[in-house]
Amino acid sequence: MSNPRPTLADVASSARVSVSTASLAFSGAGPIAAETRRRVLAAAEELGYSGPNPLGRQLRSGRSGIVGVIIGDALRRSFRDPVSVQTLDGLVSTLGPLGLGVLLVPGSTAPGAPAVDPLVESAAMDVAVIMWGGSVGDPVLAALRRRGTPTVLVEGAPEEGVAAVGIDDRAGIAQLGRYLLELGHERIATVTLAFGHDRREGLADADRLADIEWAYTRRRLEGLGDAGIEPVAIWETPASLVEHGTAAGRALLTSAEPPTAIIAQSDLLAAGVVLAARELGLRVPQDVSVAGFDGLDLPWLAPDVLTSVVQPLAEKGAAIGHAVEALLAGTMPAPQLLPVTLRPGTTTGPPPAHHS
Amino acid sequence: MSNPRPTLADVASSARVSVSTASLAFSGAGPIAAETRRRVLAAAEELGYSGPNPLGRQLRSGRSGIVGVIIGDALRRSFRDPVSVQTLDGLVSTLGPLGLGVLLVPGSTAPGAPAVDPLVESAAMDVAVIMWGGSVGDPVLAALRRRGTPTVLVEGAPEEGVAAVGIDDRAGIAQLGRYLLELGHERIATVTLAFGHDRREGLADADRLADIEWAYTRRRLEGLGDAGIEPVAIWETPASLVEHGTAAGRALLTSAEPPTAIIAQSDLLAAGVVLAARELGLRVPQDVSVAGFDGLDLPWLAPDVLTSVVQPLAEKGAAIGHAVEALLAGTMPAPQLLPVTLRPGTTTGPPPAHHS
DNA sequence: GTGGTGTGTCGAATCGATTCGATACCGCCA
DNA sequence: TGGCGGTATCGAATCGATTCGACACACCAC
Repeated sequence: MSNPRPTLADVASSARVSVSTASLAFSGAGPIAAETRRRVLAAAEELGYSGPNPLGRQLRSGRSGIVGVIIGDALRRSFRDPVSVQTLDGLVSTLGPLGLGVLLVPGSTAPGAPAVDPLVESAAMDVAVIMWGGSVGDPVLAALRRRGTPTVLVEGAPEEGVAAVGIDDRAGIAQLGRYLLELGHERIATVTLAFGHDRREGLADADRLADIEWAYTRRRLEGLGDAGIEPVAIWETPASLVEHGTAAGRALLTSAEPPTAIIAQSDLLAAGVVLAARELGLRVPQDVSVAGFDGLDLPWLAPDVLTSVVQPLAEKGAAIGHAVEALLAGTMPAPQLLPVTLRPGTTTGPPPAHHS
Repeated sequence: MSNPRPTLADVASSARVSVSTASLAFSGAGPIAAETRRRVLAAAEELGYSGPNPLGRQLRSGRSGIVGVIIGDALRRSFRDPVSVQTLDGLVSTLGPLGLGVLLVPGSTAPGAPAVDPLVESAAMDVAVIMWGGSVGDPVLAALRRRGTPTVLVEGAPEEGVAAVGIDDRAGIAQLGRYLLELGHERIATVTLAFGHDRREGLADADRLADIEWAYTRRRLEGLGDAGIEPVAIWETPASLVEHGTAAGRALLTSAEPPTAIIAQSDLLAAGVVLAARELGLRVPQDVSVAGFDGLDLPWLAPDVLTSVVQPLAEKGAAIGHAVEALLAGTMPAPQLLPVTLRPGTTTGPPPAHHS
């Protein structure tokens, strides 16, 4: 009864046509008489045949229709971050209509381990997207190169033979920095994203600053320099999460000479800093200014609205999608650097008077 | 130079062995002389051959190693919800070690449209997981049935021939309801998840209550009934998001006879209600009690800790993973109903005295 | 010396489709 | 009536691997 699923050959013989004709009936690629087509479809219906087996089709065409998205080491970490999620959403929305599916691929197996997830080595994918720009000598990128899988690198450092999409975060941070300088701030601290795989938490010293693995973390610190800001303190966090921002805020705001402004490298971190300030009885922005990055909508921070640098997340996802499309067409798309815009909110203002 | 990628046949002829022997060298399934194996691998290295093409392998084995996860209509909606994300994380963690990849599949193409995303019809997947239990007569489920794809239904209504995994939310809500009754509450309102695809927002009347599409939404309302609670108001929200909770809170708490306790069917909604209460100058829990569902960790709600029903998200993901594994092995796993536990927090207390 | 056991290698079939080139048939026009 | 063009169909090759059965050879024991 429920024998092995029927194949195109079964349908063909049942409809008394050849396999090639039956194939035509489904794909529509080629001339076929309406009557023949009807007969084939009827036979298919009869046998419970539900369309050509994708595996056979894929082998023939050499295409799987799958885009592998390599997310950070831990899925949880990536997905608790609205930035990844919204970008991914934009990507899926662009890829869907092209008939492409998104395969989630963990990066490395264990956190910090140099090993690469087996899926990177062996999953069928036409194109790969590395969501958080690999560090230099990224083993994942190396593996993809070896396999010859065309790759899109998001927010990474430019790399030969790899498509690049990212936002102009360096310029955005610089713009934000200048905004704070104009307000009169002189003691500015920053809360940064992880420097590398080890994901340490705490103040970063010179040693630590010397080797930052993640390209985007470095770029953003350089953005501060572009604005002429020498941070009075740099606090490194293991991930972009509210609780880490709170920890950073507590530490920075209770230090001997607290900053008058804090630039957090993500909105979640900034929100954490605001919460820490509230908890310490400090008024924002009268006692301390706080700014973030990403331009997320954080309704629970009400009545405050974060001063932030807005990045176009959906557009970024779409841009990645177009890069994928180009790679599939066999061309190397030009690197994309999407613009960001400063969004002043209620969390920044002039520094307290007794500090000037 | 960079001709079409080399195939196993190329490697074999270069190493002067047969294709079958070359295959053995890679798969290790069968006896092979160490020396031969070395020669084959050397030839592969030489030619830049990076392991067997997954497409060929898949066709032969009939397996793609891919688990399709059908997420709600919009990826964004699903993923802004930490519950989905953490469950997905648990699932990926379980599937990864089995060598299985997760393919994200949008449900229906357009919101509210009856059409099914083409990927559901044609993507190569060994098993499908429907993340938010389909409604009755779900076209996605029908399509999967037709294709003969084994399916796991999460939080759905029991269905013939489909594996089921879910939490015991009905019992959890009942337990929470009794807890509030014991505290002395008599006027209890509830904020519920969407009733169906149309995603209306506002008070639900009898008509509306008559046909609830989503099985889990219905179960939770029944849980209230089990506790003997007849809600004084039922507010329906389009999605489980903080802002919808806030809107619900504002409406319920400014009504003529406001409830003394509000049970929200998710923590995000509950958090929104708490924020609305704060905004209206009401103290929680002195003026109004608020409880949620899910047991999320919401650091930004500090100093409040939500009273909530904790569901084991990672375990749920793992349970789905095991169901998938069972289906792949050809057996139908028994339905799983994971237990939940009440976690009293700081947002519930006795009702205000002048109401008793 | 013969039979049996194992090991290593190979050829050919197979998985399920797509697609190219060949063929058959029809009608139309010169 | 012969030739030409177009349509519909078919047969066979192809995609890149896995796997089964056959075969060759060496070694050991009787």
